[in-house]
Amino acid sequence: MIVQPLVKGSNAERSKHRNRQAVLGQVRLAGTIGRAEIARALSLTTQTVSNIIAELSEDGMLLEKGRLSSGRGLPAIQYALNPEGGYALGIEVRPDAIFLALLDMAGTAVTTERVAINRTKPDVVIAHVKALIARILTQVPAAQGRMLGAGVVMPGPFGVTGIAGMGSDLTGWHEVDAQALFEQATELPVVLSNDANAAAMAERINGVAQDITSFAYLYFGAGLGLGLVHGGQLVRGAFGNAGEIGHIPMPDQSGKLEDALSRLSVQRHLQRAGKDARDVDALAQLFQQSDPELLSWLDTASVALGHAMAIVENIFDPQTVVLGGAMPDEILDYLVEHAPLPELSVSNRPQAQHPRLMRGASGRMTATLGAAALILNRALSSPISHAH
Amino acid sequence: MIVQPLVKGSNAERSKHRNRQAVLGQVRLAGTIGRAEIARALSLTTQTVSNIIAELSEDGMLLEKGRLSSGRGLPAIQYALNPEGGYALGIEVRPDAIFLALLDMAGTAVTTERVAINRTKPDVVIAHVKALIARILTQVPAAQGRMLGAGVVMPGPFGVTGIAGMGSDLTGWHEVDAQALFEQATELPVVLSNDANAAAMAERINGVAQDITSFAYLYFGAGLGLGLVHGGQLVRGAFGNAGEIGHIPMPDQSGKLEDALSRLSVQRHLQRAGKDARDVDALAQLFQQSDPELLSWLDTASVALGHAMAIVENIFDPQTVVLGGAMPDEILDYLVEHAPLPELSVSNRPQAQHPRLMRGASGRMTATLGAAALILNRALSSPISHAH
DNA sequence: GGATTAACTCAATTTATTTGAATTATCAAT
DNA sequence: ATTGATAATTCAAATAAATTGAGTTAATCC
Repeated sequence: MIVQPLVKGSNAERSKHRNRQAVLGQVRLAGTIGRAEIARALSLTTQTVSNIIAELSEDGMLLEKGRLSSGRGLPAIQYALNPEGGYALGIEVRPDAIFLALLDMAGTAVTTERVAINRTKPDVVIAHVKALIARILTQVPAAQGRMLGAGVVMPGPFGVTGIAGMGSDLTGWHEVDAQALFEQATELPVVLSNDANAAAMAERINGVAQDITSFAYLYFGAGLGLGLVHGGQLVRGAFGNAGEIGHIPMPDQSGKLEDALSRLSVQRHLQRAGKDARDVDALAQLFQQSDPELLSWLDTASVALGHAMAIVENIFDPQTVVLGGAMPDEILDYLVEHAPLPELSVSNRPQAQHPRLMRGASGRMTATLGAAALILNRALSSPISHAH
Repeated sequence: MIVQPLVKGSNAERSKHRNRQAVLGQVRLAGTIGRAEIARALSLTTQTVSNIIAELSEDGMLLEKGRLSSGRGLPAIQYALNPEGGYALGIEVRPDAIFLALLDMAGTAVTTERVAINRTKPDVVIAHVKALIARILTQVPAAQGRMLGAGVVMPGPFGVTGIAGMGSDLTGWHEVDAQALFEQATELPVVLSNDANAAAMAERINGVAQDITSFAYLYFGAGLGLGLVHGGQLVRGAFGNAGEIGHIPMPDQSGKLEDALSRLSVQRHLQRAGKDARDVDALAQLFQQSDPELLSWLDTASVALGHAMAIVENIFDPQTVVLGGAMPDEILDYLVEHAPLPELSVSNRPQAQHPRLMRGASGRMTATLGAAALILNRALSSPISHAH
């Protein structure tokens, strides 16, 4: 058997692919930028960048944005990503529904679709997905032939683990190769991920973490998830199940973190008082009414969030922690403001560039959009490798 | 200002460097291996590998090990790393002493040095280091001109953080650029790191984690450290302070993790009973005598270790967790055996390839050897980048 | 003993980058 | 207004390092 290497070798073709990616990524990072500046940033010659830019423009990935004079010398022709140069599909499969979103190259949601389901068997899901994709492509014909790939979000954990059968798994999907299934159905390259990782990527592509390369994302799903981004790439763990922070015990013996800090937790808490808060809007309303039950939940949730911060900051030393997911903005804001940030933390630095905790994207579609963001990220950057 | 990219561009020269590294890494991974097999593993042609191997042999990095016939066809000439092809220096600076170790390419410690110090001011330390290096080079003249670099381990955290001034910082080093200082003194490329990260790398280069690409290392230093390896590379965090797991609160309100699980903790515990256990040997002796105080400490330490496992496993989903550091083997073994592994964990998988918790290297020099391992790792692999 | 298989080498080719000279457009100084 | 300095860009030639294809060598299989 071949001993699997950690890295593959390189040749001219692979170098070129990498350089194209790097140029695209640099254009995105800068917004608009000229060739010479790209060349300097990437340690390439202007000639090389010129060739690549010519190709990318030819392919419709870039737009000319006129010349920009900055000091002496010939003003540089500015380039920007063409939003319509490529599209990424996001697919989120939940126990009761399927969500789809189509992002353009700029990270803008061009269209979204959803369908309720009552059975999650693979063939049923795949049939729905196929139909929804067809609908999207008739709505956005420009995307035809310009699809970069599909990101798929499903309830984790993946594979057989100690937390299997905890209710988060999708029935019928245990024995199948989900990635292969979706690749066949979509005829696109597929990236599979959990909701927290996807949401984290969304923040990097189009949210508050666009200029942040190392951060953690605390995600309100059914439970509590954690997405880790390091050097601009997701840290997925050996088996793709990194970030199951919800199962960590609380410091006051009251159970695990997600017993106090999750959608399920707030729902249970409100239910005990006879109140129902199934969806985001209902929660937002209760918050607006300063509902005492909700406020009492927020108290314990804040404490739990503080504990989560202590863990995440000290283990990961991120530039910031982003809080988001299936919660109303107001509640996320409240938590961001009221969570007791641990003093004893490597992140408690006097002159920090970013706040230690900030609110990210929220709402029902967060993970779906994030799924598509996984694809955009892949198209615009490759994992670190700065052999100096 | 230039917008800093995450990746640099590639060209023929950088590709070649990368391929040389990849070939060396593959030889190390396999032990002995032929060119064709390397080519298959790295997705290169045999011709390319042939050229690289010729150069590496010329440079004295590889040794021919005869032909190995495996089935039909011309038997492949086997190659292995030449242990004397390159040397890595490990430097550990502690408040009371400086340790140096010289590793050859195979990861074997060729020689070690130590000196006690009573002042930690940079110029004092640097002078000692220079003298020790000179001594090492006269002992191992073969290393002259074949030094790959120096890994330096110092007490963290680096920069100004919320846990500064907790006693772990080295006095006099707050305002200096340690890396530049060591690079100047050693005239070698320098990698700076904390003890836990270095120890983790040592396990990958020459320990129990040689075939493991994603793992966590729990390190007994003064406190409790955590080294994270993902995809064969260290996860250092945004500011290089990832892995300060010791500061995380315990689930039973009894303080932080390292209050129960660290060298300081066991020393304090024994001191209260009037016993002194300054060094590893003393602890080993107490353990052999089944000292009741030590056993009672082990009880609480085991619980703390179980908690640490819950955190690390659920956040990182590693292939395994390695326990090591400045403790006697026997005590590490005891802890590995007695720590209550959390059932509720993504790592609690029925058919795991590796045990969830295993003992790594121990003893006084662990971090010093690890410091050198950082350099070897850098010489033998570059960060992941599998553009498919 | 001949066919088959696989590793390896040599020489020619290909890919993509770099290099160097020439061109163009702007700013700054006279 | 003219001139010189500066910087972006392009064209053509050179270069680095990979791949390709044909040929050689040495093992196993039948």
